[in-house]
Amino acid sequence: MRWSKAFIPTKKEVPKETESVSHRLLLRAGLIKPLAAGIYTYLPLGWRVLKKIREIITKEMDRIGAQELLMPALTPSSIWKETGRWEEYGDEMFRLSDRKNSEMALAPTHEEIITTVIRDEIRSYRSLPQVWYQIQIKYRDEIRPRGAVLRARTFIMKDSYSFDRDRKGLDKSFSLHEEAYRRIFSLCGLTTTEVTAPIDIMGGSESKEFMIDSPSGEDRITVCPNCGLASNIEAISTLPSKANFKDGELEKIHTPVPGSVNEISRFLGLPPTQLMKSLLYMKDDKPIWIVIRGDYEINEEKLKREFEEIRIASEEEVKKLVGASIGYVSPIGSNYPVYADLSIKGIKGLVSGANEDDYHLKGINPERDMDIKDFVDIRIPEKGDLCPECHTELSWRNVIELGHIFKLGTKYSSSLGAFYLDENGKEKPIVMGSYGIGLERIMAAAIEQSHDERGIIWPKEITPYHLLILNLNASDSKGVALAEDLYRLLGKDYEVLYDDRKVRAGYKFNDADLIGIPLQIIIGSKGLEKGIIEIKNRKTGEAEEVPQKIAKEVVNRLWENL
RNA sequence: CGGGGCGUAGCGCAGCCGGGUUAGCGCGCCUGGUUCGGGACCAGGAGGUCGGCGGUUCGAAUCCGCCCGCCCCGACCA
Repeated sequence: MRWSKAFIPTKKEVPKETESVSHRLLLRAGLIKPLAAGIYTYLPLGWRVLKKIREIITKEMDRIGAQELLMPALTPSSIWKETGRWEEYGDEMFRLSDRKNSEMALAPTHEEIITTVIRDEIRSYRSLPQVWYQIQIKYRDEIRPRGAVLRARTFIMKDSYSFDRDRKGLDKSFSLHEEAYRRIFSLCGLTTTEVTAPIDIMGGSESKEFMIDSPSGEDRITVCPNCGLASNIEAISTLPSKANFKDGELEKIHTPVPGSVNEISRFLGLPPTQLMKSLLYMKDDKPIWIVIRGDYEINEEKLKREFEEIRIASEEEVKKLVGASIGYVSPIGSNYPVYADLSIKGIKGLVSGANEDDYHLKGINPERDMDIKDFVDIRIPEKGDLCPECHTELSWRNVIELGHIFKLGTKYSSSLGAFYLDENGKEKPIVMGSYGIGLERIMAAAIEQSHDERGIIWPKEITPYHLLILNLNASDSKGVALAEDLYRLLGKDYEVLYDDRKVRAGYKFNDADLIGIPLQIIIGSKGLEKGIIEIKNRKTGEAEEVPQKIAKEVVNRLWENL
């Protein structure tokens, strides 16, 4: 491709508030163009990258015996109502109606649709297993799109679905996908971390995410430096960091400051860890106590999972039921049931409210002083927490989720009636798995992982072009002749972008570094006289001076070694 | 949904507080010339419903109200 004819709208400036590296570089290098919040056009250069990623994925999916198909993005509401996700998905589903006023949705995912395909067509154990996949645009009305394509409202997803006779079959399909995903990300030039993941709206049992480190990532994972246990923080029950205080007698102390953990801890000169937060909740309209160590916060989701219908008591309720203000209360001397977070277990010498305004109790020994009904895990993990397996302090990383694989089980096959007949003529629900990869996220992650202050440095596997020929002086006829020759010669084996524009050298160098083609072939008048060209490695910045005649051999060698 | 920022030429921004000629600047674009190995320079030129609607006023980019859109943080969610 000649740059003079190509549409590559590079930019010197992008809005200053675009934060993430990939967001800025995707815009500056002319890979994407925003249409609306979270909706992007993929410009020619960006689309070339996505097509490369698509090819890699297709090849690896085919390798594990998956078959490609394509389902419609426009779907009737009836099918979502059968599984309950018409309601469950909420505002995140784009909804519309057709001319007859039938409700429709733009599919955010395709479990329902694919399950109807198999339920109508496959009735025998002899036809299983099956693995089907598609690469297609998904529609999700995200609460807050961000980081350009990192969380978009329309995005390209490879989604595959496995159909097996039993759990054992599912395990096989799942591990085939694990293998395929490992190969895909590695073939895209990326280093991923595999973590256990939460289950949430997809349903099912086991799930695993493929993550890549990035400060722009929205997800956080913990990795144990000792035993290697890796998990999304939403899917792990960590152990609280260690705390040990001197046991003592209960004693009332005057604390004439606001009753927040920070204020009390500063006033008493004690670490927040030594405080016990006492919170009054209403479960089924009856008060219960929840206590947690002062340096932790409650995870409302976990709380709901543990107690179902529960809400925090209002200020007035606390005053009425306990006789003191929020911040000065505790279960000690109160008869309501007490549930303690695991962070409270085994520690003594704590401080909490005295159930009297402006007073606290010190020397609290929870297991001595309170009638604890149960210990529960309801806190948000914090840095410093320990590995539940080997008790080592976990390390925390910010990551981008690139892929997610689920063992769904029979949730969708049962509710949609996808059954098969086994060897004994007995009807059984098909056991399913579902597996997804975000293509744009791979593109963005590659940029996040590989760039410098001058621009993108593409991994060779997904670079939009292999080689960039820079003819520095487009009006020097000797240089043009040489560039044209090389363009033809190298074009036989490589995808070549040829910068033939009549602009100054500096301009070309800057654009070249910005769009990040891994090898730059530089033709300038200086070298022409000596019969040499330069071949520069974008990543290392090293330039090799090469006699024109052996240019191709050197390119071959450098390309191999990239 | 809460908090913050923003919306003025294709892109990036100033002007707005204290309303008043023809709304500026940089980049980009067009024409001509000089330059030519890391985003050149000179001269000339094209390009604007100042996000929208309404109000105040002799007069609104500027003040007031409502709405729309974009970015960032959080909540939320995959």
